[in-house]
Amino acid sequence: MKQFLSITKALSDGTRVRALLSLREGELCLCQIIDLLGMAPSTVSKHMDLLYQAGLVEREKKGRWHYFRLSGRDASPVVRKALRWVLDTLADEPVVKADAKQLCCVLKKDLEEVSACYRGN
Amino acid sequence: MKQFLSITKALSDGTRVRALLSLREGELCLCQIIDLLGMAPSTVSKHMDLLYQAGLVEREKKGRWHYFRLSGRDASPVVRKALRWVLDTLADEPVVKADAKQLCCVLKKDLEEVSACYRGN
DNA sequence: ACTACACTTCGTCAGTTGGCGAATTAACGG
DNA sequence: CCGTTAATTCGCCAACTGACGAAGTGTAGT
Repeated sequence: MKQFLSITKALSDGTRVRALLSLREGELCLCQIIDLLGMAPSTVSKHMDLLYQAGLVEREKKGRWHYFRLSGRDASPVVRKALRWVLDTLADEPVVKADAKQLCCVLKKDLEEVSACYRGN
Repeated sequence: MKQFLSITKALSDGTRVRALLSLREGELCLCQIIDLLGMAPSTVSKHMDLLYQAGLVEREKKGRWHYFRLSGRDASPVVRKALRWVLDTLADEPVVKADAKQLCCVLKKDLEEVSACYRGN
């Protein structure tokens, strides 16, 4: 029940769901998600931590970048079913599509340029 | 997205999830759910309304009793998948099993006796 | 009509949540 | 070792949530 509730709570906020779905095409580092969402680093960091605590995403530290990706084969069945449900349900959602489009721009950027999110761009 | 979030929010509270799962075996009227959960009528009423707004349960008024049951065939695919996920995930959960057992006692009671929940039993 | 009962609505209150900026930690690049 | 950058932690605040009891609504039985 505890695990179940941590998943549903993680999924009960629009911003977190957007962040989660931004990982559909592959891993992203936090600063790219920050850039995509246009929110304060501390806020996004907390959101990603909640998704991580719920087991919905995996994290990997590469140097000073922290990468996130959707949980895969080694995730628990509960998580895998939840992810399938979410991805399946929201694939055609306008906000999600818009984010996917915006994500392309983010990915084209130099990492230096992306990091402008720390200087209030 | 709005519908999705109304579902995840409805599922992000333990009490609501217990109430939802108490309907696995069939419909119950509010006073029976109140008795099962041991909470104030106003509280349970609000919880059930949230589940209803999310589309997870159907309600039917029979005289002065308001019956609830899990949403069925005519529910949207999102809801049906969510329900399958929840039922599948929490079937073996201790709290849920305990509630199922307790529910038998509640069902054996006379409706008059059940309504004692309104007088602080 | 009157009472009893099932439920909802309203107001209140404590606890949680989501947002931010400032300060802190960690890692690379001179 | 020093500055810069990526991320986290902390403290704060407004908004929301879940709980309750009291009061209101509607239906059934007498």
